[in-house]
Amino acid sequence: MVRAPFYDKNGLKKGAWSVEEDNKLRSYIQRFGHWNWQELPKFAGLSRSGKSCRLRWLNYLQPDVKRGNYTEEEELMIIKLHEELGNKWSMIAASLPGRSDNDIKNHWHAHLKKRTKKNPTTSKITLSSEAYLNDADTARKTKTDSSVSCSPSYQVQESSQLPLETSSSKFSYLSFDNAPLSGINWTAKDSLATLETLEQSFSDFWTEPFILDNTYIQNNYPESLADGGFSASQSCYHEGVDSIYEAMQEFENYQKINKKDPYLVN
DNA sequence: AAGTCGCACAACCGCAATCTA
DNA sequence: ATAGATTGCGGTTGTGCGACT
Repeated sequence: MVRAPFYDKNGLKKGAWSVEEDNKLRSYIQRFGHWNWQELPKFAGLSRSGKSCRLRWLNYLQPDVKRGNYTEEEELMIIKLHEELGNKWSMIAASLPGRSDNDIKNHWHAHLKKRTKKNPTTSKITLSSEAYLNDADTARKTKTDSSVSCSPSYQVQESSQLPLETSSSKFSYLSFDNAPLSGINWTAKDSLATLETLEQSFSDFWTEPFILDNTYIQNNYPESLADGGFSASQSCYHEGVDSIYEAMQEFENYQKINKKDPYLVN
């Protein structure tokens, strides 16, 4: 279904994402956010372009992202919004919590476009119009609705309360309860006990399953991070933490090159 | 059973918009 | 003001898979 993985002439990996890559990207963003998509793959240990990482995150890995099984309400909403907005998929996606613009776009081309050709007067749409579905779609729904379906009770949200950060360039940051590094601004003076926990945390870094709190903190991240501040202990990690240690050092170099204080802490 | 076709969707690409120095 | 870097968006492509012949 997806392109076979391969490396382009620049050494960047393309094509289907592996589970390992997904885990790396997910873990990295959950811990550090996406402070810079261009640089992120380097620190996350991925041979991908920033663009590719961004797309993968937004369309597939992001918490709360819904996949497949469009409800009738969602489909009708897409049709209606498309009639109003045209191919403004990101704007349409903003009104459908959990749906990415790419997903909606695909769904439109796969299903809804045909439907609207048959039924061009979408202004007559009502949210209970079962008859609006043609036979093929009804059959498809019967087939797919056996699995998880999302709530039919969503409402179109005002633009001031967009559901997900699908289109923001702002730094995002995630919080989670079980990670001692969650604040990032910890320093070398932190206790040994904390370091022990850290080692465990780091050793799980790449392989840790998706167990973290999905809470998305928007516009509430530490200011030092927003400014590029990045404080990390320089003390000793061993073995399983080498990669993250190297990544952090690389990050510091990056900050130095960019004339920013890597130890900037609020 | 084998070949063909169409669907579904992940992922890529190019360009525009925005940001930053 | 401007140029380069980065991000976001929309169009398009590639391919696995099921249905059909």
